[in-house]
This record gives sequence, structure tokens and C-alpha cells, in this order.
Amino acid sequence: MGRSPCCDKVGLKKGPWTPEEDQKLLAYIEEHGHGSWRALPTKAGLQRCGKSCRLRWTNYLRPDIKRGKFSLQEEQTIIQLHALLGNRWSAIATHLPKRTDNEIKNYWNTHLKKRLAKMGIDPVTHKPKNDALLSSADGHSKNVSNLSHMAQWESARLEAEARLVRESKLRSHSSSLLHQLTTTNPNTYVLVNSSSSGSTSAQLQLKWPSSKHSHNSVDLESPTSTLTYNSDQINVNHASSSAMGAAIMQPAMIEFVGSSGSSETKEEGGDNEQDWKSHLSFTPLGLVHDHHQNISMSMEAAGAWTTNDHQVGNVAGDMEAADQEGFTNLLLNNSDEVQSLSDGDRGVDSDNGGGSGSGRGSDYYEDNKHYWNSILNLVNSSPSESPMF
DNA sequence: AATCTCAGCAACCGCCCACGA
DNA sequence: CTCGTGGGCGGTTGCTGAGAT
Repeated sequence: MGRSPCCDKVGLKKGPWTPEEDQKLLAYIEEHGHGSWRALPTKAGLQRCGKSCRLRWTNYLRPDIKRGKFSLQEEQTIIQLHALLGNRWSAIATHLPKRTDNEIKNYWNTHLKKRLAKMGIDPVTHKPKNDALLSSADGHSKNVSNLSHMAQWESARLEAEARLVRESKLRSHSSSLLHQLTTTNPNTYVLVNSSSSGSTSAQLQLKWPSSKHSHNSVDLESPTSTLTYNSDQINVNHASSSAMGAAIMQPAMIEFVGSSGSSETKEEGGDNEQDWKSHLSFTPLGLVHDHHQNISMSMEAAGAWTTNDHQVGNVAGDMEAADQEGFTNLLLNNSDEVQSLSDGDRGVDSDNGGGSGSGRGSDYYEDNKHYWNSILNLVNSSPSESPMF
């Protein structure tokens, strides 16, 4: 069907906003809220299209926007999430709460994309460019397949998180939200808690809904698994040894408890070259499968650990490079461990006819690990005199 | 000093989706 | 179920300023 323009464009101003227009828009929204964007320009006395007002507000005037240079952690997060999600800027922006999708998109296009390209990494696939030559021979294509596979689940997860954030902003209660999610999207797991502002530690609880056969309401007393990490160690605690088994009848809960520990948020600037390289951590991923519910879940420990402003649960570690390998192994091993607890096969996630249990799973995780390690190694081995920084 | 080139970024455009009538 | 509308999203454009020639 046709689409009418969002507003009558005759006589409406376009182009850069003047301070006076900004002031009008700000004053109106502060007093009345934006309400209907379409009606706002008239009410606020602006000769602008409602869409233009909305964009100006969301990308520039909103009071909770952080402007200025991106920190190293933010850069890492963007790169990692882009590797998983592609150009889904709004989804990426949910992990950088004070940045707008437009700003992230611009930053990617003008800085990060070029930087990766100079490093010999294809900014689209996040593969080393010469990898294409090798892929047919050494199985790297399988890595790409795995990455794509994981991305699908990451994508679903981010969508669930983003939806939750939106809902929480509307002050909807978790019970109704969980009910909605569990009834409308049974394969989605839900962020039920996130880091508190200003805290040096953070908690992220991820809950996935029960099967269709169980109650719609969520049992908050469900077994909890806790993943705790700081820069030195990772602990996985199962509040109930049968946590995964219990998921058959009740929603299980996995709780990520991150402690910044000795890892502090780095300030931007400084020796950018070394900082950027030494902090460019990759994304260790492990998939947990529960074939009883056909749920696959990606446990992510990615990106930057920002302690003071994350509302969305970006479980992230600003880990020293030396910890990364160990962290990867731990996560991968943990996921194997949990997987064994779940007595799992590949669930709905097995799309290549495997279902061969540990054998395939082992290769799967090994391939993922090698893939990401190859990126990390490439970055770390970049010559310090590289013009990329 | 004038001109050119290019990077950075704000803003626009068009498409899509959700929702309500 | 269809249609109209509002709003969100990603791609792209075009202005601006800094640096190079």
C-alpha cells in the first residue's frame, strides 16, 4: 500500500537545526513530553516535520546522551557486537546505553570499519581477508558457519533484552513481561536483572521460560546457576545440581555475576595503540542447549566492562590479554559442563544433521575458540607502528 | 592566500513493522 | 482481514572544517 508522507512537507524547514529550534523542542518536551511526534511541531511552534523532531531529540537533544570520543571499551563492544549482529545498530546501541544508534553507525563507518580493513580484517565478515584463500582448505568456512549460527541466537537474545529495556522503561512489571515473552516467544530467554548504576560489580540474570506444558507464570525460586568472574577467575556455581534438569518443569535461571575486581575501566586517550590492542578482547561464546525445551542459549562474556552506566546487561570483562585464553577455555569448558548436565544434544540448533553429541560439540567449540583466537592473535600481532591507530 | 581533498557527522530518505480502527 | 498511521531502523547524502597542495 502507499504511504503518505509523515507530514506535509510544504513550507517545512530542513537541514541543520538552529539553537532556537533546539530550545523550542527541548522546552516543549520537558514540559509536555513528546507525545505524538506528528503533532509536536505545531504545538511546539516548529516549522519542522515530526520525524525530524524525533530524530533531533533522540540523536542529539536527549539528556541521557553521552557525546564525544568513544572509549576503548565502547570500541571493543561495537566491534564484537558487529561481528555477531552485523549492521543492526539499534541492537548494538542497547549495549551502549548512552550512545545512539546513529552515532554508533557513524563511528563504525568512519573509524572502526577502516581500522579493521587496515588490519586486514574484513569489516563485514570480521574474518581476516586472506582467510578466504584458506577457507576452502582448512575448514575456516565452518567457523563462519558457526559464527553465523551463534549470531542468530545472539540476535534473538539482544532482541529480548532490548524489548525488556523498552518495557521496563514503561514501568511494566516483570511478571506481565515474562508472561508475555514466555507466551509469545517460547524460545526467548529474558534478562531479569541487570547491573546497577554506579556499582563496581554487576549482576545479570538470564531466565528462559518454561516449556509450553508448564505454567505461564515464572517461578522466581527456580534453580539458579551463577557465573562469577573477575580478571583472575571464573566460577560457576549451580545452586541446584539439577538446575538444568529442573528446567524441564520450571524455568531455569542463569545468573552472571561480574565483578570488576582488579580490572578497572580504562580512560580513553593515552597510548591508544597499546591500549586498543591490549584491550581488544574477543567474544568467548558457549552455547547451552537443553533439548527438553529446545532452547539454545548463548552465554556471552563480551566487550567492555563499564561499571557506571550500563543498564543493559552487557556481561563484559575488561580482561587482560593474558586472561583471555583462559577465560575462553573456562567458558567453553563451562558450557560443556553445563551441556553435560543438560544431557543435551543440539536441540533445534542442530541444523547440520549432526546430533552426534560430544564429538560434534567438541569440534564446535574448538572451532569457535580457534576462530576468535585467530582474530585476537591477528590484532595482538599487529605491528605497533601500524598506521591503523 | 586560494583551492582542493577528504574525514567526520548531523540529518534526511525510504522502507518496514506494530498497532489500532 | 484490510487499511491508515506512528514510529523505528538502516542506508545515504550533503554540509563543514581541517589539512594538504
